[in-house]
Amino acid sequence: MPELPEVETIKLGLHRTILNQKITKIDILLPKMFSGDPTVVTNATISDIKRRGKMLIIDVTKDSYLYHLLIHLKMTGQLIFESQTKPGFGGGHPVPPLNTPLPNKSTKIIMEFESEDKLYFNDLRTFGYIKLVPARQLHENTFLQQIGIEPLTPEFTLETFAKLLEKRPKANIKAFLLDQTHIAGLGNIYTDESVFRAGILPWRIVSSLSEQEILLLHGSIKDVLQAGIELQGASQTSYIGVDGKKGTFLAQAAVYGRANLPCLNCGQPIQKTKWAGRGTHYCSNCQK
DNA sequence: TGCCCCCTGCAG
DNA sequence: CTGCAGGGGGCA
Repeated sequence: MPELPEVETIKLGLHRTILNQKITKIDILLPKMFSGDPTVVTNATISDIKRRGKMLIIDVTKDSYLYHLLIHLKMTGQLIFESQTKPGFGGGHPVPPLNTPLPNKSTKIIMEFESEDKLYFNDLRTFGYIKLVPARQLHENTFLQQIGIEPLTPEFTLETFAKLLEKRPKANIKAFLLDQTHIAGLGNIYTDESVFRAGILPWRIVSSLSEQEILLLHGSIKDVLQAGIELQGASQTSYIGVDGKKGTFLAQAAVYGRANLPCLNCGQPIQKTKWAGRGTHYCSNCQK
């Protein structure tokens, strides 16, 4: 699923399309994917769109009360905007790269706006969700409670990163980076890319990292995520933006999805194995 | 900290 | 047909 750069791209897309729009209707086609009182959403207005790690937070205001729509896309969630009037957003026509009009088989929740624009929440594997919570109950959300630092903020300094690592000296670096309670937003793709760029093998034990390696890794995490955002995300299988377009980060990826292909740095074949429960790509020559 | 699980579809 | 896929919750 979408990792930080994909969710950030969607957030920016939603800013351009649904901010300040009034919701007139919500259709929940798969009840398990929505929790909370859906009647609250009707006639509410989108007042802000934010991101925390891989979680999207859409503020909706109704009768001067504030609520949050917590949206997690998990592995295959998509948010696709469709407009009859705004150019470049479908309008009853198939949105590339989809080859069927919306709604399609994966569509699970549909939001309609006063403008007659629509937002489709598609999710093939149905792991994603929308949770509606009143503002005063936001702090009760355990996922948001436990989530770690935002890696693209000024607070994510080298010193902060080093201190986080000190708290889990025995973990391997891949599992550490995937753990959302330490750093928010890294997933399988950007983790593999980050450790590659830093020249570190994914199963290295945290306490074995040198100061120089920590410095390199800190920089590569930020660089990789920033590149992901600039290229509008990584479209391995199902990720698309609000405009229906794929991201192009994977064309630039050094290891992810490149098993058996020559390393861009040294030419040796990229290896793929399983680590921390996930497919893990690396170069046994460039990473130590 | 490491598995199994939630699902569906597609590559090998 | 089996295994695998951008996640993460729940369970030893």
